[in-house]
Order: sequence, then structure tokens, then C-alpha cells
Amino acid sequence: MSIQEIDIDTEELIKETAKKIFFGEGRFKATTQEIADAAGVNRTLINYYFRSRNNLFEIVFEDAQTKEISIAEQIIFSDLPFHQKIEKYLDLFFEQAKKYPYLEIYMVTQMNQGSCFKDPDTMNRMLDKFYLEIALEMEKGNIAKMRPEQFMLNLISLTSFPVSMRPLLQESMGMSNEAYDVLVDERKKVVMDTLFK
Amino acid sequence: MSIQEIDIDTEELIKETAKKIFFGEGRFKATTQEIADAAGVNRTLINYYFRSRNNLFEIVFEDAQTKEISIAEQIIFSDLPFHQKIEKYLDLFFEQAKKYPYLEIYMVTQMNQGSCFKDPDTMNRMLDKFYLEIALEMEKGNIAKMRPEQFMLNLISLTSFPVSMRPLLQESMGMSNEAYDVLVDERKKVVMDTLFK
DNA sequence: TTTTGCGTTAACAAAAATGTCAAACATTAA
DNA sequence: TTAATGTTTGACATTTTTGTTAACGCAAAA
Repeated sequence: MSIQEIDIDTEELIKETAKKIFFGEGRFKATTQEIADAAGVNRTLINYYFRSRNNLFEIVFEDAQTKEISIAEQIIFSDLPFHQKIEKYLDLFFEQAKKYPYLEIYMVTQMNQGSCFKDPDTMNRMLDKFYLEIALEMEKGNIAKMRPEQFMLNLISLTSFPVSMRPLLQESMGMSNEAYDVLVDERKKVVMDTLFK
Repeated sequence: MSIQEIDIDTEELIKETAKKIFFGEGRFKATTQEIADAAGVNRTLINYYFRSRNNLFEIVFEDAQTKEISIAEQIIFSDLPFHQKIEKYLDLFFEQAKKYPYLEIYMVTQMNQGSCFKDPDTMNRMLDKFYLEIALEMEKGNIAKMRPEQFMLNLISLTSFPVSMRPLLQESMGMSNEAYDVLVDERKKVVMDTLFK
């Protein structure tokens, strides 16, 4: 047990380091050498465990996808009332965003290079369920009427964009790190107020 | 005159092709060879006109920045009433987004690799002016009260995110190209309704 | 103790991408 | 026409990055 924890699983270490560099720092064209250095291991171990650089990229991509789906599942299949589901989503999202602000951008750039989703069915079934709830909430008059897909886009956009585009936004708004952190911290409330009447 | 137009300015051609590949197709790690092929010119001409690959990247980055600032200027210094300024912004943005959906993501990835803004002062003065207008509009009760910066974030997020993250969103929402196009077309109205009471 | 197998390493090989250069070419000015 | 200048090209050199292999070390099993 204690041995397990002290002794590092190299394969896992490499993967986590890659995630840190990609999702965490947004350095998408990091070389295998840079990843190995950051992990403190010999570069060829990346080949040993992952065969090729591209394979590592694919695996990390799938991990990201799994993570996204998992968050969605946690929310949609919980038995919380709608309003609280959204709140929970925001909590989970901003928590993950601290560690991995560039997760979404990474996925987009990967997809523009040929990667693609593996399992759209699970996601689709979840979405259908969620769209129903959204429609219901519109009936109740709690949120503005629009296509549920648009509400979905609003939700994701309002939360994700300020985080994933931070370098661009922060610089073009001429803000310090601290000032932007405050802005992000206030975001949850702003998003809620914007989405709900 | 007509010769000027038929005869292609190679330097410009290369730059435009690079933009098309980066901002238009999101292929951020395109090689100089790929760019040259797409432009139909000899690869070494990239070195001739731009000295190095990295220099081309920097120049294209600055162009993107200039374009962003120019759009902001057009809006903020126009004498339209607030509501119409926002509408105009949406029009301009979605127009540019058709050609260059990945402009923002490109900038972020570049900035994560060391590029940075050159002229934050111009932008800052524009923003201050715009923040005042936003605050005024809140006083009038036309938009919900919040920090003007947050309104700004809302505006950009709601418009830009669905466009720049399209590959991820479209696939995870299981939509066809056509269906997603419709969604984007409806966006202007949705954003307006979301921002204004 | 020897053997087996996994993880690790360095040295090497191969590939991919960038950059340089001199010669060829075209265009315009003298 | 010739000279001069700027543009384009292919051949070559260099650099960067990736992938392979054989040997080494070490721990657990025989």
C-alpha cells in the first residue's frame, strides 16, 4: 500500500504530465522531450508505454472526452431540481477549470487535426433528457423561451469561454492576474443571473 | 492596373493562405510545406518573404490582433445607440466568423507559446469608453446590473464560443453541419434576448 | 543462486521540417 | 541591348523531433 503510493506508476505519470502541459498550460505543440523532461523520465519511455507520440495524444484526448461526459452524467442523472443542477454544473466546471483551463481548446485543436468523438450515443441520450427538463423550465417561466439547444449553448459559452480564452481576454482587457481571478470568481453568480429570470 | 490585379502579390498570397489555414481551418501546426502547397508556391518563398516560419506566425498573429481591434473601433466609436452597437457588433462578428472561425483560438494558442499583445493602450481607452456606456445602460434599466466587465464577457462569450468551439460542440451535441448552421444563424437573436431585458 | 521478465537507459537510425545558397529567370531602367 | 534589380527555383545543409534497438539493472520467481 505505502509502497504503491511512493513508487510511481510511470505510465500514469507520463499521462498526467501530458495532461498538465496540454490542458493545464495550453502548450499544444510540446515535444515528447519536453513532456518527458516535465515528468522527469527518459524520453523513450513515452515510446515504451505509448508506442508513438500521436498515440499518447489520442489517449489523452479520449481521457478528456471521458472526463467531459462524466461531468455531464453527474449533473443530468442527479435528482436535483433544475436550478440546482445548473449550480452544481457551475461548481464542477469551475473546479476543473482551475486545473485544466484549456481542456476544451485542446479538444477542438485535436479534432481539427483528425481526432473524433467515439461515443456520441451516450451523450445524445443525456442531452435529450436534459432538453426536456429545459423545455419544462421554460414552461414554468423560470428561464427565457428559446430552443433548448440555445439554452445549452448559452450555459456552456458563459462559463467556458472566459476560462479557456483567458490569455486573450485578460490581455485585451488589460487586467492583472489577480483582477481576472476575481472576475472568474464572480462568474458563477453572473451566469446564474443571466440564465434565470 | 489590370496587370497588378492579375499578377498575384506572392507575399500577400502566402499571408492570406496562412490565415486561411490557421484562422479558417484551425490547422495550427501546419508546416511551411503545407502552407506553400496550399498557396501554390515554392516553399522557400516563405523564407524569402518572411525569413522564418516563426516570423510568419508572428506577423499573422499581429494581423489578427489588428483585425480584432479594428472591429472594436468600428463599433465603439460609431454614434449608434447602445442597443444598435451591440447588434452591429454581432453582425460584424458573425460575418468574420464565417471566414475565420478559429481566429480567437489561434490567438490563445499563440499566446500560450509566448506571443503577446503589442498595444494594450488603444484597447484600454476603448474599453473604458464602452464600460461607461454599459453602466449608463444599466442605470436606464435596459440590461441587468453587473460589473461592466462581466457584461462584456457575456457578450463575447455568447457570440464567440459557439463558433470557435464548433467541432467540439457540434459533435458532442450530435448535430449535422446543416443543423448547426441553423443554430448559429439563430444566435444573433438569442444573444440579444439574453443580454437585454 | 540462477533465471525470467519488466522497466529503464543510451546510442543510434530515420524521418520530418526548417533554413541557406547560388543559379536561373523575369522585368524594368538605362 | 545591356545592366540592374527583384523574384523564383532546386539542391543542399542543418536542425529538430521521433522511433528503434540492444544492453543494463533490478526485483521476484524458480
